Amino acid sequence: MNAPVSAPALTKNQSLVFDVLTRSDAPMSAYTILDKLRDNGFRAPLQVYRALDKLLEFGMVHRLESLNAFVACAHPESECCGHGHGHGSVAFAICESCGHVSEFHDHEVDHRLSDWAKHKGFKPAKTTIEIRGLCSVCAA
Amino acid sequence: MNAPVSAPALTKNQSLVFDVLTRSDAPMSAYTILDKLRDNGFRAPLQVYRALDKLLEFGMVHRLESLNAFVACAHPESECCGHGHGHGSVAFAICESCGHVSEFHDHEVDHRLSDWAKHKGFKPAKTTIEIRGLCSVCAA
DNA sequence: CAATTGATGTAATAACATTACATATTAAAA
DNA sequence: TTTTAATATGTAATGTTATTACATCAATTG
Ligand SMILES: [Zn+2]
Ligand SMILES: [Zn+2]
Ligand SMILES: [Zn+2]
Ligand SMILES: [Zn+2]
Repeated sequence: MNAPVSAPALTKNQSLVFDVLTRSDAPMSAYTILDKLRDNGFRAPLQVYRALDKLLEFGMVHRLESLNAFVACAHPESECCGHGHGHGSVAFAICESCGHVSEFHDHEVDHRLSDWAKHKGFKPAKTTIEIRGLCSVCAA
Repeated sequence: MNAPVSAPALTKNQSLVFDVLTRSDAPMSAYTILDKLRDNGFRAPLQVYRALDKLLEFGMVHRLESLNAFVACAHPESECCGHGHGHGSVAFAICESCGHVSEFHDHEVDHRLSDWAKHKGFKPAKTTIEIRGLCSVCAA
């Protein structure tokens, strides 16, 4: 069986974490999420990390490796490659000034990397593509 | 002035850190490097981080964001794009079984990401591309 | 020599993440 | 429906990664 295509029923903690991330306009660290959820009964980092693990598994949240932070999936609903939520690989442009993150998918990039892997006999499990820089607003 | 193209003179600490990384066949965390250099008088993380900062600036070392670890530059000396050490963007294939890392440059990937950025008015500062998976040996 | 600059040493603390263990809830099986 | 297994949760402690703050030392330069 594959990853769920439509949103699975979330537990209470998963919903709380997902809602906080969805409302944020910038990536959030696990500890920032924790602070936002103190009033909802969150007390320990593990409550956040456990929820995040599931949301990552569901493809509803992404981890930004270069920031140690998390964002709600904002994958444009182009059904390219049949990716709904369980999309293949995705790239992020991260503004170092305002924190805004753009999520996008580039078919050609994906294929180039896949081809390299196939040629080398490397079996990809997960690909990270992150561009740090200045968004159009902040660069102006 | 641009990043130095030939290796600048390294300080003692920078040399020690670089040598340890060069000898390693897998990425090392800053604290692992620290432990390897205890006998050379290293006592505190900052000694490692300061050396790493310079080596990163010189383009002699790369940081693997998805591992929080560092590798000596192993950029194949293809002079594509005129990249010597101060190369543009580079990609890594990281084996999750044996730890081996392959560093490579894909011109086409670079251009696709640059084009996306240009189209969006995004000014890239640094690009991270990391493929986690199994190398040909471990996948066999 | 004074002043600046860059490198170093050390301690303390901050930020990010996991392990271990106990308890509760839910869903499937008997 | 009772038993059992699986999943979710609560809490504390600890482990790992990175930075701040401050003092010292060495080389350069005016
Ligand atoms: Zn997404
Ligand atoms: Zn911005
Ligand atoms: Zn390199
Ligand atoms: Zn391997």
